[in-house]
Amino acid sequence: MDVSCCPSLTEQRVPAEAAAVLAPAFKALGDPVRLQLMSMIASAESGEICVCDLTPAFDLTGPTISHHLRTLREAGLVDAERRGTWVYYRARPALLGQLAALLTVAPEVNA
Amino acid sequence: MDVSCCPSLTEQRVPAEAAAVLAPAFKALGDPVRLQLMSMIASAESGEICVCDLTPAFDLTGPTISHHLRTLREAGLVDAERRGTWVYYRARPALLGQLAALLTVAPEVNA
DNA sequence: AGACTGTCTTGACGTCTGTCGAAACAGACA
DNA sequence: TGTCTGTTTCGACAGACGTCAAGACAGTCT
Repeated sequence: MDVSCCPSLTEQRVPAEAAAVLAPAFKALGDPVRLQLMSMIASAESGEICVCDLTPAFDLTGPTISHHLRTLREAGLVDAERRGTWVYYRARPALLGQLAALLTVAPEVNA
Repeated sequence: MDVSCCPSLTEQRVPAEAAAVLAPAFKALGDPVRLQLMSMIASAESGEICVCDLTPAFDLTGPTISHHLRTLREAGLVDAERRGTWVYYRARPALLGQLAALLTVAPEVNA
């Protein structure tokens, strides 16, 4: 399912099918906790981060963090992998880049 | 309130205050109808578009479209202005650009 | 094997969201 | 001034969402 990846929001109307695919990703980012989780995962130096490093960063219970992580996972924004005792999360740059491209205000279009 | 505007998600963790400001904007974009509305507004040739052109593009009642437009307005993504009989909506590129910057996957960082 | 730790799933609860119909408001035209 | 069209607000309803406590599952260590 390859939604049109490149044109910016400001260039042409987003087709309904693309909107249906992309909107859930924006929605997943639409919670302050998930936005921070996403950035913690995406900015992890080793490319991945342990849930055990994520959970204590918030005043929320483990299950709640787990729930948010699942939302991010289902939106296609992150990937999870269990390795021994801990579960590691990694960002999926592709979709992130697609969202960014969509939002990018035409770089050279005020000409 | 000027949230840190430039660093990407992938560069450093989004601070809680920034997340609190930015997440509502993502949330506003997190509905297929609003995403399409946003793109129709942002891609309007004259820079603005009449509600009367927006409403018939969806299988939804006027009040529902109005509700979504209000959400976009309250998120700071669009501006409305009444001129005579019709109301015109215009995009606010600043916030859009901020969101794009946040999402942009480090352009030259695979070096 | 048994106990322990870390993570996820389930079930529940109150709140928010998307939608509509009906009504209110703003401006134009006769 | 009165009526008509376009837009928003109000009230209501079903469904989704964020959160937690309790329980289930996975893996490790003794």
